[in-house]
Amino acid sequence: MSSVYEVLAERGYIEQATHEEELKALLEKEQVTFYIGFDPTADSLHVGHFIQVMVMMHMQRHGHRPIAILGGGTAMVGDPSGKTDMRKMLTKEDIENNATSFKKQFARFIEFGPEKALMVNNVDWLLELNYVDFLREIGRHFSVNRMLTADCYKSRLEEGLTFLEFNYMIMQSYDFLELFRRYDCKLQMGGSDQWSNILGGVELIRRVEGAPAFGLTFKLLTTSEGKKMGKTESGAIWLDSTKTSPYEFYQYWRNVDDSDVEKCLALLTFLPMEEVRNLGSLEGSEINRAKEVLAYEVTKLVHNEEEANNAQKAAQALFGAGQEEGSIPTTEIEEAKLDEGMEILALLQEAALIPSKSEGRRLIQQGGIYLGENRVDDVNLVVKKDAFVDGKLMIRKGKKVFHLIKVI
RNA sequence: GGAGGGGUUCCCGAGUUGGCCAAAGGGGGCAGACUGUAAAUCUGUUAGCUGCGCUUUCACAGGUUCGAAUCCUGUCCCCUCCA
Repeated sequence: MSSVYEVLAERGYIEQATHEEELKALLEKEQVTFYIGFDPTADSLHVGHFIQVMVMMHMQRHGHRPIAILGGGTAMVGDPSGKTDMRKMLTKEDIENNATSFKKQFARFIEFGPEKALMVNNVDWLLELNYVDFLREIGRHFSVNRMLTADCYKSRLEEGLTFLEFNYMIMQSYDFLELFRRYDCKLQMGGSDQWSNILGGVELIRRVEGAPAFGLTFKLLTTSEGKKMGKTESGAIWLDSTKTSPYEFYQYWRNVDDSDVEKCLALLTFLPMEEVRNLGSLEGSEINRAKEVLAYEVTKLVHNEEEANNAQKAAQALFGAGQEEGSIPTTEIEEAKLDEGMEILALLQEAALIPSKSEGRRLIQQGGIYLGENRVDDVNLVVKKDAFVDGKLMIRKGKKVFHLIKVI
């Protein structure tokens, strides 16, 4: 089996590594315990986290031991890296709830167990730190001069950076040291925006313990234009199916830019690279096939095979010629509501297709709403029961957003 | 603590001789055309509502005025320089 490092490099995860040759050798020679930190700042992981989870899975498959750190302690401070604004402070309760959700999600991807993988929360050691002791033991190893030159603080030095956030790097560095001491964790990985924070830990361990420690960052998931992926107008793409339905999730990947397909296949699926390259090299409309594979595979990984099938069927039915089936987003309406007829705007709102009636008017005026195959041209249209076939009505918004209304 | 600058609609950023400002311009989003459920391009649109009109917006709370994002007072926050 080829080494993980090569696999990760070939698939395009790796951005930067400390002591590259040494690290490569280490990964081939022994089981390495490594960690990636996740700050529980939301109640679900999103696609950006998923890349990191993929890396953990690759590492685990190659026999290494991942530690997923829930940043319950660090989330109390907030990472300023690359942010222009200060994060709003989360309450302790929120952070705990979020951490619980994260835990459940991790368990779907990584096999935990003393020798397999660990999940720990850094509140366990961060909260009980004594300020003065901490400064004397750890703080003395950090040069403010150096910290200020770190890239991640750049924008914040113009906008304003509080001492609270400035400490984030030190806390994260300390995490690494703590994990090194407790679990012999020698490697920290993270998104490329974490480079400075990771370096801090690597240097701290080398200085305090006189032992080798390593850092490795991977590319952030960005589009070919450098924009962050995994975001839509309605927010992030979540891994939680109640926040982003498997159908929506599938559609997101089905619609990536041509130029991003190969990258996504490499980073977000376990398909052999040969196949990834083949799919990625398809030209013209052929590349739609690659997008289908991408969407299917990622949905299967994140949700499950059944959801992936349902989403795929739904998409093929809606965009192709098939029979309606699979998991099309659906809203149920009580029959009684339709006796009098329902205003189209109210109906759209009920289905959450529009955030406001003004938006709905605009859409209709611009010809963006269809009932079945018919474009709606009257803002005041009243939808009655006769618009439904077998108790169902397909509403389409624009070209790609389908929503089924069912009468109950 | 002192001096100066600033907080504008999703974001950036105009606007401060008071009315013509729901607020220029750009970005982003949405829709239309063209397509391959792509990109690029072009067009329209982008506070809410019981839409020909009304209501709430320009950090917050008051005030002056027929009328304020624009003037005054106080409060909060940010930046720069000084201590």
